[in-house]
Amino acid sequence: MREFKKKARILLVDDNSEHLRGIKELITLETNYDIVGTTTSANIGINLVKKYRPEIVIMDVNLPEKDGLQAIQEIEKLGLDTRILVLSGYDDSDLIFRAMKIGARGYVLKTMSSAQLVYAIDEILAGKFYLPSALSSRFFDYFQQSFREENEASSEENLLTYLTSREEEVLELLTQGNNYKGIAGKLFISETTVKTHVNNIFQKLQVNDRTQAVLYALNNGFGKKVRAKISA
Amino acid sequence: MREFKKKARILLVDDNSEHLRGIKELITLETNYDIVGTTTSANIGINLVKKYRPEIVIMDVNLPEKDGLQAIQEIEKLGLDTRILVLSGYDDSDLIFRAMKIGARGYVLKTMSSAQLVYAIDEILAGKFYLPSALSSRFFDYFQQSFREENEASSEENLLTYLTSREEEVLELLTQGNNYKGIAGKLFISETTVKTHVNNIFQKLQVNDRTQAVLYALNNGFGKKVRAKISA
DNA sequence: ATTGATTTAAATCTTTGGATTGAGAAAAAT
DNA sequence: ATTTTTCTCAATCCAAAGATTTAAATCAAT
Repeated sequence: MREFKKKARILLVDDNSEHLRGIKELITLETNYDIVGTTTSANIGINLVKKYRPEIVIMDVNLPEKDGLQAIQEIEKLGLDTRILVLSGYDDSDLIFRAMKIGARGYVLKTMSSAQLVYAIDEILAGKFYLPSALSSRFFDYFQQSFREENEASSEENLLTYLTSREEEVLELLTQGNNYKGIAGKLFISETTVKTHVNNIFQKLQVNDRTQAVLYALNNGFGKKVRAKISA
Repeated sequence: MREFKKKARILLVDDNSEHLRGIKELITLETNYDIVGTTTSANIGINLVKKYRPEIVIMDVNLPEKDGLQAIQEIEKLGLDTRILVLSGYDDSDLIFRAMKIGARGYVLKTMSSAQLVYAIDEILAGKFYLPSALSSRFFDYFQQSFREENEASSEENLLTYLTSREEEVLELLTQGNNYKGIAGKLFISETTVKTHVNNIFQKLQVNDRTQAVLYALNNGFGKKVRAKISA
């Protein structure tokens, strides 16, 4: 199977040089892929990506000098079609989630079998994403958890529903940082009218000032936008 | 294999009664699971969930009266350990994403093989999540896309980095809707000092008032919190 | 030791924001 | 047809916010 695939170039980044050698050997022996470089430094790794533009980077996430996640983000920022497979010693949900969030195409543990690593590489080369079953479950648990509060909150009574359409327009402009003059200008109404609307908004949202009104709006799904509360 | 599993109870919700019968027959013949009910109505389905508390609900998402997603959300709100497997005619990324977001444990297409449906049920009963490979890729593409803008934005020059630690504390309190007096009280400093800090914050963030400062903070990942911009 | 940044504070002044009352016109609902 | 919302506007009035200047104490760094 694998012998018939086109030669893909792979870059290895891992601070453990022993592990680095092990993986290099594994890939050289068991696959037809090219290892275009190996390094224990995230920064050197980023430069090697720029230089060789490998199809895949296998990246350890706990590196000494620079955080592996940060390195992933910088590689993603280059806008190449280099795909990143995270290799980690930790099956921490938050780590998995953050890695996938910033653009990793897969995440495997260092304790996995060599066959699984090769499978992950093949899947990613085929344009897919790869998470082992256990990590996939962790990811989705975390993913759903991060939306749980939000879903519950939005199911509560939302004071925004009491606003008239005009008041919604005014609030929309408030959430864009406009003052009375700005809103009046944009809606072609007088400043005092805007004041009236804003005061009515305060009443309905049970807040004391524009900042609180804006915060209420943003935290309660105003403008058909929903925001997830996810610790970074 | 399946014959040794404990009998799980399954509820089917699908507006197409032919399809309903087909799946019922499939599950009855090929598995050891119990079909505790079938219905073409989302509302009846929700009531059946309350009554029978099935291990799994297989739910069509395009129902006539009530939106399938809404039905999922209502079932999730019950807080039971009923798991939902979405059955859909559409492999739309947004639909998959939203279904998983609100609590679905799996998503399979109506065009799939019967073996795949049984596999999905088994995986979900085992506490896992199940997305077929193609849908998994769609999900992750959409997932990463929803964070893309945010990552790019936060990789720009972030004016928040110019703030001193004290200014960050003040800004934090501003983002909670406090006025000068409130901030002064919470930080045990005078109101005029708060004004000084706030004015410095305005300078550094290049804004004109507290609302704009708060908006800048929230949109630039202030307070180690990141907010995803995901259309609901 | 001296520079530079940070935190604290006050005084002053201008502008903006917020509360309240009253009221006319138009649109929607009953 | 007539209530009821909604949208509009004005005039106050007071409180809060924002701009500006000046300055002392603390702390970190060279």
